[in-house]
Amino acid sequence: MIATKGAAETLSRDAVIERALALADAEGLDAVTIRRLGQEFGVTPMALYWHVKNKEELLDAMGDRIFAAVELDYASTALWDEQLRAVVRALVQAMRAHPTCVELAYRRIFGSAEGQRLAEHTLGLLRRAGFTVRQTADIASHALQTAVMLVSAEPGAEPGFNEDERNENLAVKRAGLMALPADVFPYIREAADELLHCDDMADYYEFGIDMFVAGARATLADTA
Amino acid sequence: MIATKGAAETLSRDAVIERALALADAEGLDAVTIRRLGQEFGVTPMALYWHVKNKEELLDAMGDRIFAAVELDYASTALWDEQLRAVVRALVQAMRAHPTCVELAYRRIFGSAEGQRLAEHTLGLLRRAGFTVRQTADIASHALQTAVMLVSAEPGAEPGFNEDERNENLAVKRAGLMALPADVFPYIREAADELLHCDDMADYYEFGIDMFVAGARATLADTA
DNA sequence: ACCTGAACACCGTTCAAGT
DNA sequence: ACCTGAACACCGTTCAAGT
Repeated sequence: MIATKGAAETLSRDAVIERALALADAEGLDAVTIRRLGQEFGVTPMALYWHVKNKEELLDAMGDRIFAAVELDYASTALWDEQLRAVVRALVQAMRAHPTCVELAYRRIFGSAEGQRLAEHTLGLLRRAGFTVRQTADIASHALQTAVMLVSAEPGAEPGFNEDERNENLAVKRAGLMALPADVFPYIREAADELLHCDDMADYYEFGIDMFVAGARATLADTA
Repeated sequence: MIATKGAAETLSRDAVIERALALADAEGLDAVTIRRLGQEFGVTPMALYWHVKNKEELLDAMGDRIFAAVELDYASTALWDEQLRAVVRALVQAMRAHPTCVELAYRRIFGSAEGQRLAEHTLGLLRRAGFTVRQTADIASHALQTAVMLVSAEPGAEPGFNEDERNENLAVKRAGLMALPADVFPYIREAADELLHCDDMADYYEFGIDMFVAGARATLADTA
């Protein structure tokens, strides 16, 4: 049972979605079950079906919430590559709030209102930059996928563990890599720490986003 | 029940893993359950536990299989960017054989023998190209993630559906996009076909890989 | 060495019934 | 309008028992 903040919440569609997100954050997406959510609200599992059609619809709604939190200056007049960078930054920022749920968001771009708005904006800025329709579709998809992959690959932060357990987990992985023979795997051993850990998350994300935008810029240069 | 090719296979660790991959290809990863695999072999679910420790170990073994199929010229003397391209190409090729299982492979790089070999190779070529250890770790991770995202985002090819159902599915999605108001969503409507479908898969993958490598190249140029 | 039967603690979901 | 009870068809896994 997740820490109940304040009084026992009353059941409602919004409350269910919010609790589901909190549960995913705390214990992983697998912990989000209809029966468990019933427990959280002190109610029969079947009670949830009044507020939510079924589990799939609940997961979709969770994905929509993530897009709804995207904050982007749609009126920006910056150059196209700066605008593309801003799109990925905004996606990453929204997804980091619920890292275990990125895959849910991924499939809801065209299904959610905010996702549609974001997609339209991104496709537009790419088309006006001079990309073909085909390139535009691919790059826009890659932008979303890049955000998904950066967040879901974020080293550490596995749910369902406290900090001690996470450190223990990391130490085990590190030991596993360092146990490899030094003559055959010098590079893995050299990079072990950097592969498993990252002490500046801001740098991690900026580096990933920079590389993506640089790739897009190079593609445009090659085409023109 | 998946089409039983030839006689009823005898139970063995290898047979279980292979059947699990075939099942995932045909009906998705969710269809892979211990009980279902028991059915496939005409055997009690518990019989599988003799050949496989538990479900997690089975999933890990499936991931290892994917890496084991990676074909790469480890002795290549090409320039670093061409070698990096070859790494992603090889990963994509191996993963396309079992597209629903890419996430299983993803977490097995450092756990499987072939994954370790591939990681060492990739880290080495990046280090010798002049990247820092931090950059090397990030770019190598991105290489794997790029392959994962290209394959898992491959338009169409959702399992558990025959071709008619997939076309129907596509038509529904297309109709959904074309139903958006033309004045607010001109770019989504323009790109609808390209967003949902791709008639040249080779181009799709080459474009994605090119963009990734171009990003890495630009990063090195900026650093130097 | 390899497989089975029974059992346990879980899932999502339906449907009639209660208030 | 909103919730419950009972039931169904699923999961993964353990453990003693069979051959």
